[in-house]
Amino acid sequence: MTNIRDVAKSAGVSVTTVSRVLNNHPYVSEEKRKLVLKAIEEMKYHININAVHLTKGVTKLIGVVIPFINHPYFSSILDGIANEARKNDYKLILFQTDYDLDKEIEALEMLRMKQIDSLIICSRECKWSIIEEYETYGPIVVCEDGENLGVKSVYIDHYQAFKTGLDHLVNRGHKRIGYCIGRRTGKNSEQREAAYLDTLEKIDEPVHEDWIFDQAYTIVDGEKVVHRFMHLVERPTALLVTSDQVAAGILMQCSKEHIRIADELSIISFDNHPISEYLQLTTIDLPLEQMGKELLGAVLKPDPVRNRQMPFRLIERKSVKTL
Amino acid sequence: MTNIRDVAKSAGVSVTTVSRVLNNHPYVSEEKRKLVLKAIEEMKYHININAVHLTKGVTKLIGVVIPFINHPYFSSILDGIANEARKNDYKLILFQTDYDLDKEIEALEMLRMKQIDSLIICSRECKWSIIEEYETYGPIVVCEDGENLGVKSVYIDHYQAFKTGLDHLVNRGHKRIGYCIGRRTGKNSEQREAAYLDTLEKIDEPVHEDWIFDQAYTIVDGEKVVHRFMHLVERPTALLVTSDQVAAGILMQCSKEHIRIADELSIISFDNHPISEYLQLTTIDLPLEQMGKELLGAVLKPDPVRNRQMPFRLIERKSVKTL
DNA sequence: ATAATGTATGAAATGCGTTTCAGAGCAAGT
DNA sequence: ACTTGCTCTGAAACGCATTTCATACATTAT
Repeated sequence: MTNIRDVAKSAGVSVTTVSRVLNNHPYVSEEKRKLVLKAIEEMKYHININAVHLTKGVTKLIGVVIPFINHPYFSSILDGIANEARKNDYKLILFQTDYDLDKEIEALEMLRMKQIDSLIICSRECKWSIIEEYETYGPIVVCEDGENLGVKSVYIDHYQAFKTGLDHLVNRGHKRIGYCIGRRTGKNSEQREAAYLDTLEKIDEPVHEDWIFDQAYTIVDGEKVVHRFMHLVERPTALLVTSDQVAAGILMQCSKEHIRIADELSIISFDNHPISEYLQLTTIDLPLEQMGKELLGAVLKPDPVRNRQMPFRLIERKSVKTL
Repeated sequence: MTNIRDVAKSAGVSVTTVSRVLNNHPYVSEEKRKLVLKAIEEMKYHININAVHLTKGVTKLIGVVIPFINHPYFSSILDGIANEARKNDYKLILFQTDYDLDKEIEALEMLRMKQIDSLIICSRECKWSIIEEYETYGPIVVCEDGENLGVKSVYIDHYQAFKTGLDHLVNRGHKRIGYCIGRRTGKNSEQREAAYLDTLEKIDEPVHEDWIFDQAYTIVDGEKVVHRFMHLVERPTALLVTSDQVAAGILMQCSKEHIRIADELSIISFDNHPISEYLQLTTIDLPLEQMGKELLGAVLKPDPVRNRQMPFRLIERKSVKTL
C-alpha cells in the first residue's frame, strides 16, 4: 500500500504539504497542489482512515444501542437518526441488544476505546450510574427521561402521553380501561403503568391485572390480545395500545371474531404510523423520526440543554366510542 | 489519556510485555502478568482501539449497504446478518442508501480506506464492474445472483421463485395473473418480470401493463393497489405480491371493499412472515434471516464458493382459489 | 558435555496521517 | 528603512499498539 510518505516523495514535497492538500488546508500553492494531486492519482493513493482516527482521536462514528431493529417504533427512531447522521457526515454503528446488558456494555466500551465518538441509547437495560460513568469518554444521549441525572436525554413523556390517552377515554365516558404493552419493565413502561394506576385511582376504579396485556410487539400479537380479551369474565370497554402495529392486529382479529371496534371495544394506539390513518385509529402521534433527529443533534452539539422533551398529540379518528 | 507506555513504565516492564498481556500471548510469566494487570487497573488504562486498527489493518467492522431499514424484507436480512455478526464478534456499520448511488460508493470507499473489513450489499444500484474493482480492497458479498461475475453472492433465484408462484396459479386454473412489486428496476425485479413474461407467453396470454402494480412496499400501499385493481376494466383473477406486508394491506382493503380474497382475487405473497400465517396467505417462504447469516459467513470465510443460492418453498394456505 | 528447544523479555521498527514549530519570502503599514 | 503580518513549506514530534528481532536463561535431547 502506498502511503502519504510515498506520495510526498513522488511529488517532491513534504508529507505536511500532502496532508494539507488532503485536508483542503489553505496555504498550499496551486503548483504544489497539482503536483500532489497528480502523484495521488498516479500512485492510486488512498488515505488510511485508521491512521486519521488515531491521530485525530475521533472517528465520525456514532453508536446506536437499540433492542431490535425489526420493530416500527425503533426503526422509525433509527430512521431519524440515520437521516440526520448522513446530513452531518457521520456513520452509525449498530448495537442490536435484544435487551442484553452485555451488548449495552459493549457499546459503552467502544465509546471508551474511542471507536465511536458518541453513543445514542434508544432503550437501556443498564443502570444510570453506569451510563454516567461512561459519559466522561464521550457524549451519550438516552431516549428516556433523564431526570436531570447528568445524562443527556431526548424523550417523550410517556406518563403524560399515556395520561392524555386515558383522559380522552375517561372524557368519552370510559371507566373500564385496559392497556397493551411490549414489556412491563423499563422506564417507559413504568411511567405508563404509573399513569394508568393514577388515572384509575382518580376515577375510583379497581385495577384488573388481566386488563394489562403485555408481550405485545407486533401485528400478529394482536391475535393473542384479542383471545385473552375474549376469555375475560369482565371486559374493558377500551384499550390503550402502545403501538399502531399491535392495534392493527387487534383490529384484524376483532374483525375475524366479529367484535366491533369502537362499539364493543374502543382503541387508542400510539405512534401515528401510516397504518393508523389507514385504519382510522384514534392515535397519539409520537414524533419518532424527529426524535431520532434530535437525538443525533444532542449528541453532536455541546448544547448544555440536557433534557429535551418531545411533544405528542392525540389525533382523533374513529376507534373510540363515546359512551 | 494513559497509554501502553505509561502502563509499561508503571509496571516496570516493556511495552511489549504489556501488549502480550493485553492479547493473551503466552510467554509472559505469571509474576509480570500480575504486575501489568495491577498497573492497568490502577491507572484505569483502556486500549485505544484505533491504534489497534492501524497496526493490525483490520477493524472487525463490516459494512452493510441496505436501501432502507424500515422494510421487513431488508430488516429480516439485516437481523440475520446482525445475529451472525454478534456470534463472530463483528460489528456492523450501516449504510442506508435509499438507492442513492453516492451512498453506495461511500460504503465501497470505506472498504478501500480500511474502515471496514468487508462489505455486504443487500441491494445495489451501482454497476457490477465498480463492485469488482473494489473487491481488491476486501471481501464483498452481494445479495443477488452474481452470475459468476467474480463477485461473491448469496441470493434467492427470484426468477424461479416467481415462476413457482406463477406455475402454482396456472395449475390452479388461473390465466389472468398480475403482480405487485416495489420497484420495477433492479436485478431482482427484472428477474421477476422475466418469469412473468415467460409464463404468460407459455400459456399464451397477453401482457396487461396495468396488471403490474409497482411502488408497493408497505401495508398501506395495499390500498392503492386495490383501488387501481377496482378501476380496471379487465381484472386479473390472481396477484403475485412480492411482500407479505403489501398482501396484508391488500387483504384489509379488499375486506373494506367487499372483494372476497381467493374467490374474487387469489393472492400469493412472498417472505412467509408471521403475518402471512396469521392471514392464511399462500406464500413463498424466503429464508431471509438465514440468508443474512450466510451473507455474513460468505464475507468472513475465504470459501471459494462464489455463488450460493438459497432455497425457497411454496406454502399453501387459503388465499388461492382453484378455478 | 554439547547441541537443540523452549520460555521469557525488551529495544526498536512499523503502521500512517496530523500537528506543531520554525523559518523563508514577500507585501503592506508607519 | 523597519516592523508587522501574511503566505507557503518542511522537519520532526506525536498519537498508540503490534511485531520483529535479538538476547538470555532454562530445559531436554543426543
